[in-house]
Amino acid sequence: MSVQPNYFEQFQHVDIDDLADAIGEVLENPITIEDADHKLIAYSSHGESTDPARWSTIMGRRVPEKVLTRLWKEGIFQRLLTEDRPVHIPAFDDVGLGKRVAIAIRKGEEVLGYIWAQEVNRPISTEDDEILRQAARAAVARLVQRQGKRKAEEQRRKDFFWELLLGNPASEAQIRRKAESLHMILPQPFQICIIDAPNGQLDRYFYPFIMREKLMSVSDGTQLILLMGKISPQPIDSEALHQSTEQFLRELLEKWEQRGDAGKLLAGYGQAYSSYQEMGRSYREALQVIKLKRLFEAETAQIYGYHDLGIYRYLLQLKRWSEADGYQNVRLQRLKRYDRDNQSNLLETLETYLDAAGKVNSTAQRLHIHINTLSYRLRRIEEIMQVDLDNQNQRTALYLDLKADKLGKEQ
Amino acid sequence: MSVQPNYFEQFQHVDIDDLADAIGEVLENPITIEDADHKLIAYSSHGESTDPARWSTIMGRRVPEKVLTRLWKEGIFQRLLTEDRPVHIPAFDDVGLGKRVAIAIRKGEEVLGYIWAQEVNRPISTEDDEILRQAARAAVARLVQRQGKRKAEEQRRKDFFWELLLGNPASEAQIRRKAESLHMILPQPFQICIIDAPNGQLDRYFYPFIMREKLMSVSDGTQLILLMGKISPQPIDSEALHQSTEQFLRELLEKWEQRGDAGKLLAGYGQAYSSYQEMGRSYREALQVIKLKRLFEAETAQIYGYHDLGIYRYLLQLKRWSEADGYQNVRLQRLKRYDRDNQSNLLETLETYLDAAGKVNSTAQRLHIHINTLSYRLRRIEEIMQVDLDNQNQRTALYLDLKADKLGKEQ
DNA sequence: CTTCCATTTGTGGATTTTCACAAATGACCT
DNA sequence: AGGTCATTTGTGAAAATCCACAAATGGAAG
Repeated sequence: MSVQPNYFEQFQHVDIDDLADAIGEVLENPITIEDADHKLIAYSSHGESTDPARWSTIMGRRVPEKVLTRLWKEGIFQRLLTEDRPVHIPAFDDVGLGKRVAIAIRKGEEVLGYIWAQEVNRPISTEDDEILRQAARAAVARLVQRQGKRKAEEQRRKDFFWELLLGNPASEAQIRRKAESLHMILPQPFQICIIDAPNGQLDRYFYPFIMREKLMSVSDGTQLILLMGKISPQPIDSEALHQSTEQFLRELLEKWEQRGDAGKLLAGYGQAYSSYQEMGRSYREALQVIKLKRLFEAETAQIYGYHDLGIYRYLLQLKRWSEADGYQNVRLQRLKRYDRDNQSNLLETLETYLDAAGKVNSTAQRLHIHINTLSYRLRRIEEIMQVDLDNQNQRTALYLDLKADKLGKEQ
Repeated sequence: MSVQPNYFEQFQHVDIDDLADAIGEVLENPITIEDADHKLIAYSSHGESTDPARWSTIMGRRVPEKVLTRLWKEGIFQRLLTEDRPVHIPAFDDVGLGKRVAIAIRKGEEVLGYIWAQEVNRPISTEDDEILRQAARAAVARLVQRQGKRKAEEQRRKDFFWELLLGNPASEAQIRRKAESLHMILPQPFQICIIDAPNGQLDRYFYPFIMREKLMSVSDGTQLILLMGKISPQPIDSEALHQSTEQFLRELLEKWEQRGDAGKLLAGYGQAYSSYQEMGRSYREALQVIKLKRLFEAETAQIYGYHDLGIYRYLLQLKRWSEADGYQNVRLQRLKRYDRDNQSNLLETLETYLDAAGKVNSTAQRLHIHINTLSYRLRRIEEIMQVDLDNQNQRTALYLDLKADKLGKEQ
């Protein structure tokens, strides 16, 4: 059975439930229409044959959480959000989800919602794809209308988020009230995460990830700022939050690597706080991480959290102090002079050794030299610098000055 | 042969050379009179029997350097400066010094010069002591006169030194001119060393040391400030200067320990500079060392030079910065909480381990625990703090935060 | 009282580090 | 060419570290 083009156009100005019924009649299967947040908008009323997933969706006026997470995990939503065509979905019996076909309702790039067609009375073939496409097109107008209000509120939410990020003259109670009035559920504890992409198109690319985590987000063009936190029944502690953020970033970066299109993706997050007055602080911390990851690319490659910055949290400041009072590490300069005079590279040896936390084996491996060569060089370094590498104080100061010195060159 | 009291009084207003002759006649031996700086003032003219040391002294109008250093080393001057009686000195043939007796010429506490009586024609016994005592008393007036001019200049030198220490609006050339006009030989390179004694009597105590090194010095009551440097023909480098200062302080502190009278002696020195405009800087650095030695008594016990401060150079500022920022090392706090909750002392274990530069053996010894206990504790620490002690960055940051945290408690 | 659990200490073997000594290399100087 | 010197690599033995497993201890909870 085929349908002439623009068949569903007649439903444009009718109730959206009627549109669902019309699609259902054509495809001879139960239909569900949801918005972008998976809230139920409409469903076809004919026929009782349905699966637990659809049943729960209708009863709860929203797609059940476990079904959603399953679909995210299977990559279904990723496809729906990026592909224009209907997506054919196998059954996932463990979450009560029967076989079905879905298509995103989009206006331009933006996804407004989804149409779900269950395959229960008859299979839905690729020949039906065009029908779903037309149905999606017909649904746009209604969803746009609906979206209008939500968008306005969303904009106000984002403005509020920026307010929290940039300044914080408001009291904790005021913040809570305003959040409530905007239907915004603030997680506790939370942390700010920044994703910095070289090209400007980060919004579209990361949309699936953000959707999946239902994160509050704003973007200033090059940086995407996320409010990380879990709005789960049982509250999680900061440690767990850190780990979940790490996990999130790992997946995101992995995906980015797979694309491998262009440039380096930088990401960082601030510490976890429970008071919303500290959102600005977490934001500034995340910014600091991004800044330091640019300055110490190799050293901070595995670092994303402000609390994991270690000495790099201090280095800029240390460098500034040292410059302000004209301090120079004389020993370091002696070594550098020696390197210059003898075309050697003891500085690199020293740095590698310190980076390796004094493990001679791994140092030698990294430098591709014999272990005895390393030990000889270290002895020379101790002689030239008049330093005792077994003295933790001297060693630490050396490590700091060395890294700070590197910074000078790179700036 | 004995002499009536005040025998030498008649020589009070006569030429000091006549006094020397008179003493020589009474003791039947060659006499030499020197000022506090060992410059020759007078000598008896009878009899040719003398030793190379006296001969050189008369010819050079000053006691030869090698004789002086030998006498300092043997502790002769130390005795002369502290004892009121004549000191009987054995022969030191290797520097051409025959057997002799010497006495300090003093006015109150201050030593103005020395009378030397060689023992060549007849031995000088303790019975002659009174003669020398009287002779010394008779010499005072002449030396005071002589000293008058020198003291005035010395005072102007000290004023100039303070000027250099505290401010430096003058140009290098101006400084040199003024130093020259005050007959002051400025060493190059130099460094400022401060000795801080709890009681006020440091001047007298350290006088021998300062005299020996011929150092420029001023005191502000509790602190003795020294200009360290060698005015040797061939210039020495900063490295050698550091070592000589270390050596100087080691000896001085050892002497102080031996006395063991009261309180702790603090000493520190700034970096070596060649430009006199930087004298203030070296002074401030030395002050900083003293300050930090008070704050980190155990940790900086072996540190005297500013260039050896290591992380302690940063720590105060770092601490202040972190506080201003409201930063807290969450991991450290977790460990402290654990210690509180379980009456354990993992923090001490961690600190000792870090101080020992990660050597398990010496850590276990210092803590008096089995090495496996240590390894177990370290594993627990890594678990509790969620830290990787093999990661140099984390480890260093931990070390810094831990020491800074300690500071907080002590202040 | 027993049981549980964190902690401490002991044992033994694999691995790594440290150190001393020797030989080879190669740059630089005479 | 020969010699000097810093550097690299090799060998081997002693010392230190790491790791897994087991047993003892001792306090807290049931």
